[in-house]
Amino acid sequence: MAASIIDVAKRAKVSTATVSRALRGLPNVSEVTRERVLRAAEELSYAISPHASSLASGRTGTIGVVLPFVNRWFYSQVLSGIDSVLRANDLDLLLYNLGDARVHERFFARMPLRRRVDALIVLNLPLSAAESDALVSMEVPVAVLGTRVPGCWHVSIDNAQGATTAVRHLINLGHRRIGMITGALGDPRGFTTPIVREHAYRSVLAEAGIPYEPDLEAPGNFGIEEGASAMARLLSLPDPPTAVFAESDLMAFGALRTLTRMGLRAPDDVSVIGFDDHETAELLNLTTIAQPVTHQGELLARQILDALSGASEEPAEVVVPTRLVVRGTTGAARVAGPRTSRDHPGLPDRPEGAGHPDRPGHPGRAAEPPAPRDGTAYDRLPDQHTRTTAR
Amino acid sequence: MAASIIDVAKRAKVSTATVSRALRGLPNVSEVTRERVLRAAEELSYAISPHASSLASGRTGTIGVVLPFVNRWFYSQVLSGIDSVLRANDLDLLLYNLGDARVHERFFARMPLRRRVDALIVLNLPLSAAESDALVSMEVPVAVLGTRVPGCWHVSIDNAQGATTAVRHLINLGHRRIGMITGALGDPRGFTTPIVREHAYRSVLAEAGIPYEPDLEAPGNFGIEEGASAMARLLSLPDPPTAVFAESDLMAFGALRTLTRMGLRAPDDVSVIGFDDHETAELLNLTTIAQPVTHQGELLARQILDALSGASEEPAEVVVPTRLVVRGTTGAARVAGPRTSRDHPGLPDRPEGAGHPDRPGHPGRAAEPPAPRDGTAYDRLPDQHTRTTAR
DNA sequence: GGAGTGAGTGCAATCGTTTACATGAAAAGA
DNA sequence: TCTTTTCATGTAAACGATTGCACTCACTCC
Repeated sequence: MAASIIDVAKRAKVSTATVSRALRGLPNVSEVTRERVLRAAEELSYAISPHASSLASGRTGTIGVVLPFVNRWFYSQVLSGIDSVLRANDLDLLLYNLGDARVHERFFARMPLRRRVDALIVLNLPLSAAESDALVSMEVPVAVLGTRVPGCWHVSIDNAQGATTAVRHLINLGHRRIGMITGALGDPRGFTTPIVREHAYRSVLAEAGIPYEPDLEAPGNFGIEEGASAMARLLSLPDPPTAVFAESDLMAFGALRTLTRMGLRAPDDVSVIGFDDHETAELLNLTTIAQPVTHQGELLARQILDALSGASEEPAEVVVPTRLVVRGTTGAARVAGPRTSRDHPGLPDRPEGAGHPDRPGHPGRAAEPPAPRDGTAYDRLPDQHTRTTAR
Repeated sequence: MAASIIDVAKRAKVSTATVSRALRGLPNVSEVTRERVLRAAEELSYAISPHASSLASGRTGTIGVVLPFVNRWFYSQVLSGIDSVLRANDLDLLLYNLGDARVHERFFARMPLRRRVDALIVLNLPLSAAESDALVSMEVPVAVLGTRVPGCWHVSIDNAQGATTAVRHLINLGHRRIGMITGALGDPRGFTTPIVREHAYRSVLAEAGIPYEPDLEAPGNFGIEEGASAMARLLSLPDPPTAVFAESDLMAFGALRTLTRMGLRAPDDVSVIGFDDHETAELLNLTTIAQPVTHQGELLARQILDALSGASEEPAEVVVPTRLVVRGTTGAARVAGPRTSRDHPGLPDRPEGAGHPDRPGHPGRAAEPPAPRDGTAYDRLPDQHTRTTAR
């Protein structure tokens, strides 16, 4: 049916070995022969059989990407970063979306990517020791986002620092009762990110001399709905928090929705800070901890490129910084009770009912008004902002 | 290194042919032999070489998915639907993210998926005739979302109907000056969806006896920022629209942001309706045209399954319905000028400054309050809601 | 008892490349 | 002129499965 390398060889009157060399641009082929082969291949509209090639060479030209949820903003963003780098280097991307726990188990039980990919990129998966072993036993380079796995390349943000910054921000605004909407803490698979962030939350409280109250932590599982319920739960406490740290923007969105539905406002009644700098965070004017999402994907792919080219022997680790983006949902704490004046000195009192603080007083202006007060949201961090540790 | 089928054959004291048959569950292998082979494979922790298998059998067990932007909500959602079905059928998913026009061209010039996949799923790509031909010339089943391509399987929503419903909704609320924020109309690649929707917009206006004004159309390119700018442009017209149809929720979000920043409100000053029912649409209380996104992905994957199994000869076409979801950003039109009372009879006047219409009057209530008035947002349509056309 | 049936198995060709090694010719060095 | 290098090319053995065909039994049926 389709032309094979033999047909090309015949047409160019050379051996298949020469065709193979010519087509792959290997050095020892004379210019005139190469031309002839190229033309023959063109005329037959020849396309190489990737499988035969892989079988013979042992290389697949394919990178496996394993992640828990393609349809979540964060992962699709990272995926996009990975893709751009792989695509530029002519590598294919085989996607493994783990979804629920059953698929996860099946994946590690059968290792369907074995012999199928040249390298693996694993995003934010909770890995048991056995599972980590299974990964390295594939004997291909593995780059992991979020979790640290011995023998694997590694990219992550400094979760402890990010969470610390978030909680300190609230404390500096005068808040003392600070709630936290946590991620999948209870997940039997044990994602590590929520654990680290929760730990940072406690540490900062302790450091500030604020007693820890378990009731001020509500589980949110990273979704809007769960974030909304978590906020409802926090607000139903006898002594509700005046500020809340949600460890994802989506949960913060849910929290804001609950506030709105209860007739409360951020930051007048409750301050809310998120994590991620989701694409709609600016829209909702949410104060948050930004992380360079796409960039992390690019870094992972570059690590794999390095590993594949043998450029660097030992797996490296890269930690990218987070950044506090102050928008309109966090504000100074008030002394007590809702709707009274604030006690925090040095901050001007905002008139009641002024609505969103970023709404300028020029209704009807034609051009789009300037952006609200806002930390710069970066798309991509320059490389000197990343810290590389050889190990 | 890794065990091959020969090792297994030796250990089980059978031929490689029998191993192959036993492992794949083919019928004519005796139970006792099968057991022996399975045990041998287990003991050697044998894993089949997918490339050798593909080379010999001609099947790859891999489906290619080609889409323009993985990192956009819509596509990642569809992708997730595709993945769930493929995964359940043990098919791998090879992802091709086209991104910019350069990658797009390269893809069609080199057809890197040729011989690499058993079937192709193409999402919402603008295809020239030559490109459609290139797809079918791969001689594998192709399922296309959005665009209709001769000889290919097809899933889409009824864009004309969706857009018609949206514009009629605004007209029925009494609006006469209705703007539209369009998608990538100017894109040289020529996405068809925006064209169809824009056409529907004009038709409905004509039908209602409203003259068409080119200035009331502003290009938005499907992004939040562009949506925001488009809204700014519309509001800078001498006679701005009282209602706006944005053909994606993201653009509607941008539009809402511009309104807020200009001190205006939806629906009091301008009604806004979106398209998609994005995950944050409910959060922002956006009236929109909902489409079953994940479900479309599942349908595409099922079509491919049918095609592969030979269950149905001719490619089928499925059109899934859209649905108007009324939330809080559309309301009755007023006679003239902002901030005056409304002339639309039968609708109660809403007190000035009441804010979001879904905020109940029970601040401080402990449990989460009920959802706002809202058309049911479906996750998945039952099959009888879909219409199949054999061709 | 011979022919026919059918299940279980093995043989060996095949899929389409890559690549170690061999070959031969031309260029370089002595 | 006779080696020695270098360069371009060909030969053929992998790579690791699948599968059409032939074969061997053990049955069943006349």
